Amino acid sequence: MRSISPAPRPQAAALASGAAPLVVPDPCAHCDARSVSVCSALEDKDLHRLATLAEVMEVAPGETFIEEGETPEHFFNVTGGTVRLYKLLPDGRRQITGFARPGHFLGLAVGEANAFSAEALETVRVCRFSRSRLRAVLDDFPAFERRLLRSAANELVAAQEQMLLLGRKTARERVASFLLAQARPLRACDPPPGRFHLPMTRTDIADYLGLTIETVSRTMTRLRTEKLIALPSPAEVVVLDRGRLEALAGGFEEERI
Amino acid sequence: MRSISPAPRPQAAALASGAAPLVVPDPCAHCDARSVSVCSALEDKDLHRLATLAEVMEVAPGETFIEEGETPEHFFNVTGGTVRLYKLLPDGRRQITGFARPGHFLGLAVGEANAFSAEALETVRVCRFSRSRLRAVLDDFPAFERRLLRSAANELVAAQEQMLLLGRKTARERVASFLLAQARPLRACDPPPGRFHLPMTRTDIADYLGLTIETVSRTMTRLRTEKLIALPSPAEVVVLDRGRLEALAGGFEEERI
DNA sequence: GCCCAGCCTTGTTGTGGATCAATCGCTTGG
DNA sequence: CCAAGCGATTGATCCACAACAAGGCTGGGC
Repeated sequence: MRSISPAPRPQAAALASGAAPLVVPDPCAHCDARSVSVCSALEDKDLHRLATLAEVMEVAPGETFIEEGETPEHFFNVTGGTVRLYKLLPDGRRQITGFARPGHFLGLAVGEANAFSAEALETVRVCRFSRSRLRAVLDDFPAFERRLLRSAANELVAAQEQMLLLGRKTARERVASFLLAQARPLRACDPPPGRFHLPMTRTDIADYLGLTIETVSRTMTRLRTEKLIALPSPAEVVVLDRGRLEALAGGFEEERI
Repeated sequence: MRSISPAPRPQAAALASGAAPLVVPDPCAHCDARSVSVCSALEDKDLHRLATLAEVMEVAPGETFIEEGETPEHFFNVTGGTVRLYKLLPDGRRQITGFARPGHFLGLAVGEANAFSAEALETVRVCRFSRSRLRAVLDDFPAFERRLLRSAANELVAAQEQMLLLGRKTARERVASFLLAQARPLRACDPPPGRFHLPMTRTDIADYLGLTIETVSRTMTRLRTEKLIALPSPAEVVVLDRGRLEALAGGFEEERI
């Protein structure tokens, strides 16, 4: 990971970079955890003061910037790209607990060890705070703390949904749920795109859904032959029948005909 | 659910009840999400002011006091007993996302609908806040908001651990993990009890671990015949070989002999 | 004491998804 | 142009756990 702002005064670089120093979830009433917009939650002057406490970093694809079990030293806000968060078992079994997109906060946990690893899927931009200063930052910015609480609550809801998926859904239902989640727009106010790109591999999808790559591949193929989706390429998905896909993802019985 | 304090001034009853008006996780450095102590995080005067905004309630076993999909009207703090939190699929499949014990906060989610249902397993005591007043409460008690954030972060860690369990662990590993989690003391500073009581049924355990009751039952029986645990009665568990149980729960290979 | 209803355990059979194994296609580098 | 490497797909087989089935235990009501 290289810092975009290696100068003694990183804030200057951060502000000069042109990129948003911080990306926070949109407070718009219609929006859910996945919707984001830039900086709309905090007042501009607060954001600028906040940015002086942070560094804007860029993470190369495949690079791990949070390691499970290590002592957390930083707190991150994802501002660009997609991050995969995962946990490992000693024999190498992997569970991806989520994909962090812009607006996501990482490293909230208070413990002495990171609960998961974080790895850039694409080139990722993050805004990084020193944990030792986090307390002071929260004290100075109650609005920021409020935002974190809201963000954590939304993540909890997503985690519970994922537990339902992992514990009780069939492979078909899991893949359908996953595709629909990926089809969500960044801003919930926008209509869901009918066609989208998957930034992760089949292995990632399998490790996220608690399946094997073969099952993911077979399931996608079957959804394609059934005309629920189209796959112009392995990473490009077109939703052809959103209704049936949603019914499938929601666990409504099918196969009745 | 009946209110213990049906008088026009519930706070009086709450304070008079003798029970802790609020139970919050212990800030002790060695403690994790499951450890609790009474009121140690907030100053006494804050707690008493907080308590004037809340009602102490008692929930009978089997009673549902949060319904998935409904508009949340209250915010709860569990002060006694165990609560099961779950999500349902339309055909009745159930996933228990967690068991809330004293110190747990419920109803944090900001959305328009509850993400899960909550049902008392035993007689449960909760401290209830009106959601419409929650914002004012948080504004008045920044320490309380901080505590909520910490609590949510701990819950997120637990949720990620559960995703690993549901997505990648075998039935044996799941049951071992579950038993060890149940064996944790309420205060992490205390030593883990060698013997403990399971307040939930096999069906609950199965729905929590993403298994069937038969698999849970068979797995427990096998752990018993292998002398890892003893089962004086179905709901009483004695840990006989914590080391092997921990190795199993952690996913370390076995069956090498 | 007896009956009944839950809950738990144990036995048998079935199956969804894992595992093992090719093969294909695309990309990269020589 | 070919070789190597990686990801995705497809086929064949296997197995851990689900599903179905049958008792057994326990506690509460009468």
